Order: sequence, then structure tokens, then C-alpha cells
Amino acid sequence: MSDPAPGLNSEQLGAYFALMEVSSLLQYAVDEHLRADGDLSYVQFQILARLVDAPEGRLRMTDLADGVVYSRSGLTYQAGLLDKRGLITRSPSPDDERSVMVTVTDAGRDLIAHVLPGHVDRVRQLLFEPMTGKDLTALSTVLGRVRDHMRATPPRSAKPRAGRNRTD
Amino acid sequence: MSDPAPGLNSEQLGAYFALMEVSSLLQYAVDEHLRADGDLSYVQFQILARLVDAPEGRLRMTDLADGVVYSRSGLTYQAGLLDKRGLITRSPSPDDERSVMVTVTDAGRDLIAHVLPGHVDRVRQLLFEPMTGKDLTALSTVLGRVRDHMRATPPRSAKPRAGRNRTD
DNA sequence: CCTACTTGCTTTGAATTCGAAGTGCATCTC
DNA sequence: GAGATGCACTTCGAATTCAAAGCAAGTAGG
Repeated sequence: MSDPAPGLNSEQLGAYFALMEVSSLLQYAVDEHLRADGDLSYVQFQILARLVDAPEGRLRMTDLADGVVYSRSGLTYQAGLLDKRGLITRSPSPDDERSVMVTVTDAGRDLIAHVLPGHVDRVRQLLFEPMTGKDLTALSTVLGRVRDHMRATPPRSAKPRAGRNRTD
Repeated sequence: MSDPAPGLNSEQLGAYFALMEVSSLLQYAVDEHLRADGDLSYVQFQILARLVDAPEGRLRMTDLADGVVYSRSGLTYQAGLLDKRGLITRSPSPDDERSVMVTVTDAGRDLIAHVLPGHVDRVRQLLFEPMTGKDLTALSTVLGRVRDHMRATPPRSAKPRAGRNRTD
């Protein structure tokens, strides 16, 4: 580095770059497998997986979008695709007529069950194979703390509008 | 998790999810700042930063694409945008007439210098603030090893290295 | 030289993404 | 209960992305 960042030392810079490259390569590899094995994009897999994991196999659109880092309109688009393929169903919420409940179908569950082993295998092979048990614990601890910190820090909703953010 | 993956324990699963969420949120935050402060996307920033860091402020398109995790055609598109804004120039290589040398202009260097402090600040605030010195070292070590492992492990469609061929 | 193959880059077309604007339900205030 | 305000979601338009196909410059073999 001819003139490194004035605020990050080389170890931090290296960690930052490594993080971005690792996540990028991992996502790329995983995406490739999901498309080959189940004709799913990573986003679609995340949506289905989150639904399978939900209490009744269903969630509101908003809660779904909050879980994934994704825009509302993008979720509408992907939900449309998944609906068309019969992997989910959409119905108005009984409580709130404006809410839409998204539910995994059996076909959706089957598909996730079908791709999950290979997915997990890829992740283990690429991410966890070169790790020791201590590595894993350390990584898990640090990333968990960072994630909590990021969630608590104004991620994007810094709207200079009337009204307080309801982060609490 | 109602039916955890048969190959990953809950600690691994948590680390995997945390990694993807952290990188996702970080990229999102950084991208947002770059657009607001310099009208640059994250990809454009990476391209310029890599050029500024290069020996003569210039690289071939291919070497640039290798550095960023990015498709060739995507790079052509972004290079077109950066060229139009006067942040880079493109000229045929003296050695290889089919190669294109990409060079940062002074305006490009100025822009990077302008956005870099804020960029670094964001990264430090979001990623490194909740870390101790030991955390950083651990993270750096683990991610460095994982990155090397990933680079050495061709996921499926091996990267077009010398000796391999045939995508058509 | 000439032909065949390889390499570096660009063009093209389809898919995906986001933010802004639009629609309709719900809640609050009077 | 009428109007104002806010929320959940969708539609729309523009930008960005990739893989496949195309083009031009280099290389090898005869």
C-alpha cells in the first residue's frame, strides 16, 4: 500500500479485505450450487429457508424482508417467482387486511430438503474445513458481537424526517 | 433451527449466518456512504482503489477483473462509466494491441482521496469498534487462512487459469 | 504466408435489483 | 364517522449484472 488508510492499520485493512473476499467467494460458490441443484438463487434459498424455519412455516412480507437484507420491492419480485413455481403461497392476513402472509408449500419444503445437504456440504468444505475448533469459536464470537453492534447502529434508516426511529 | 443441517453444528451454522449478515450489512453501509460522498458504487470504488494502488496507476482489464470478484463484461460496463466521468482513461497496450490499459486520472485519485477517510471511518465504526485487539488478530488469522483455502479450491467451474480452457 | 486456435475485450439480451410513486387498509383526532 | 396520517405491499422505471456470442489481435504449425 503506497498510502494506507489514515485510520486503519494494515491488520485491520487485511481483515476487512479478507472478510469481503471470503464472503464474496462463498456466496458465489453457494449460489452456483443452488442454481445447479435446485434452480434457486441465493436470495430465494434464504427466503425459503427462513420460512421453513418459521413457527408455522409462514411470515409476513415485512418480517421476511427484515430477516433478509433485501428491499421490499425485490422481495415482492422474488415472492412472485416462488409463488409461480408453487414453492410458496401468499394470502392476506386475517388480522391485517393489508399484510400478506407468505407460507411455504410442501413442494418448497421438499426443495429445501433436497438442496440443503449439498449446500451445507459446500459451506463446510469452503469455510470450515481449514478451521480448527478454536478458530470456529473465535470467529463465531467476534462475528456475533459485530452483528449485534451493526444491528444496533443506524444501518440505513437515518431519515431526517419527522418521527423517531424505533430501534428500541 | 427445527431441522438443522446434518453436517453443520449450531455453532458453525451461527458463524456462517453471522458472516453473511455482517458482510452484507457492511457492504450496504459502505456503498451508501460512497454514493452519498462521491457518487461511486462499491464496485467503482474497488476499481479505482486498486488502480491507485497499482505500480503506475494502471492495470490491464484482465488483471483488474481478477482482483475484483467481477465478470469481464461487468468491468467493461463500469470502466465505461468511469471513463465518461474522467476518472480513468483507457488506451491500448503498447505490447499487446488487444489488451487495454486502464489508468487512473488525477481526478480519480482526488476522488478516492476525498472518499477514503469517510469510507475507512465507516468500516472502523461498524466492523472494528466492537473488537478487541485479540479479536482482530483472531479474525484476521482465520479469514486469511480461509481465503487462501478458497483461492486454492476450485468450487466447480474452475477459474480460467493458464492451462485450463474451454468455456464454449 | 495461411489456416487454426487462443486470448483480451466488447456487445447483446435477459434477469435482477433498488428507490420512488401509487393503492388500499388501519388508526388516530376531532 | 370524516378527514388526516401512517403502514404494508405492489407497480414502475432506471440501473446494474451476468453469460453467451462476436470481434480483433496474437501464436503455432505447416
